Amino acid sequence: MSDEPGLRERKKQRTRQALSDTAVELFLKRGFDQVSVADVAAAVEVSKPTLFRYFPAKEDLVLHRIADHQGEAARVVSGRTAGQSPLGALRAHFHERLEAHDPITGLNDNPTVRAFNDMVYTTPSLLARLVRYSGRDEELLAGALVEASGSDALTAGLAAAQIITVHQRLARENWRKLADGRGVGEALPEAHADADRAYDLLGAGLGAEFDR
Amino acid sequence: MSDEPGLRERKKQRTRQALSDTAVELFLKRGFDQVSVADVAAAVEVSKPTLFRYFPAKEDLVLHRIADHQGEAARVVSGRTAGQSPLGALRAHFHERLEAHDPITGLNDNPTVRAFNDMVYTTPSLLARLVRYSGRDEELLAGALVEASGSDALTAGLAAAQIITVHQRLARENWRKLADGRGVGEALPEAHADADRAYDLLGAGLGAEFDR
DNA sequence: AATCTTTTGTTACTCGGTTGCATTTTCGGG
DNA sequence: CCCGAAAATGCAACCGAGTAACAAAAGATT
Repeated sequence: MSDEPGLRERKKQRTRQALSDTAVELFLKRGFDQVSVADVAAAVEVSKPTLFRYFPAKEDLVLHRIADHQGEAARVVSGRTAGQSPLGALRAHFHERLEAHDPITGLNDNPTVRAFNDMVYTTPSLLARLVRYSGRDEELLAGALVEASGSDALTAGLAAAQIITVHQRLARENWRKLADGRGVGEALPEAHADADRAYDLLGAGLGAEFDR
Repeated sequence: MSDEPGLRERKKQRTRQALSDTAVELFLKRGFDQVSVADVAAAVEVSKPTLFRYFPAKEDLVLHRIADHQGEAARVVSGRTAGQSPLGALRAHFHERLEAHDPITGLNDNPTVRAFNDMVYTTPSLLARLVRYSGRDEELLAGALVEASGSDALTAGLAAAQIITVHQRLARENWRKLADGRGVGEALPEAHADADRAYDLLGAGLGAEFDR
């Protein structure tokens, strides 16, 4: 039973891709707020309602790529190797993503990726929408943490919130390094150090610094 | 030099107040999304552009009250009594707010306050806007923490992010307790315990639970 | 009272997003 | 191969948030 996608499904995928690609291209060229959804629809030769049947909001034309990463933290925890702690697995994974120059770490100097990150981090409506995605991410991670360590829901929830928050700060920090004109060669070691600092803090708490 | 506000200024304050009050009243009665800004403007007998001269967005008709609390965490740290740690001051302050049934803690069973919180926590656009306010709060707290403990910007930024995040979770948790039908009498002790748990975790880190 | 400045109302517009309905396109079975 | 159901699209009109331009009104100043 080969389940070929079928013509209809293939066309849909192509339209979806065309919409997202064209949109991002236009947004990067002229700015997110300077391009209307009608412009995007016209460029793809599709009607406005059709565009919204594919993407529920203008922001999603940009963010669905990031949204695809959803649940990554939870998966890392669930899929960690035996004997590894949840926090250890997350730390290791973050270093890996950094080393791979994964765009979501903010550390990638491909011009297009950089422009993309600039756009996301400087456009309020995109940032706002991004937060909603993180909310889901947080829930999933909380679930994985309960599973992994048997802690109560509140503790796991608090931990998940802190971890996701820290990831966001780190990514933003990395983006800022590049935005300030530093090169990846210079920024990467700093980013690793920052990540270690952040995870040390997560693990050992704020007490040593802020409770004496 | 008595600097009386002057008629103009007084009128402006009154209009602003009327807009906010009327808006909240209508929103609570019929739902945030079921009331248009035109409705609010009409009810106050003011034109739509005038409304937007007072509040930059519909959401701010609701949130400006919360926004007025902005920088509270930073102030608590800056204004802590001698010999008190930043974290200790914040913890104590949170318990105080809880005891005072401050609406921002989520724990208040006045029907209007409850309806207000229900609205804020269940309306995505309000939630999104709230996040932006917290962002500012976070920056301010980070600044205060640098001042207070001489830590570097990254550490202070991470700490501030974690603290603000935890406050949000606690408030949301408290709101949920009430939303689930529990009374304040029952929920308050739990809320204190939750807060202690959260601050213990903040101080001592996630290591003990998630790094073994 | 005359004037200057700030605030307001009116009208009209842009843009994101939705709705209803007719039309086209794909799929599936005979 | 054809025909009908189901899905996807287009069209046109609409709603609500927010803004721009400009004229009218009201408070402040001398």
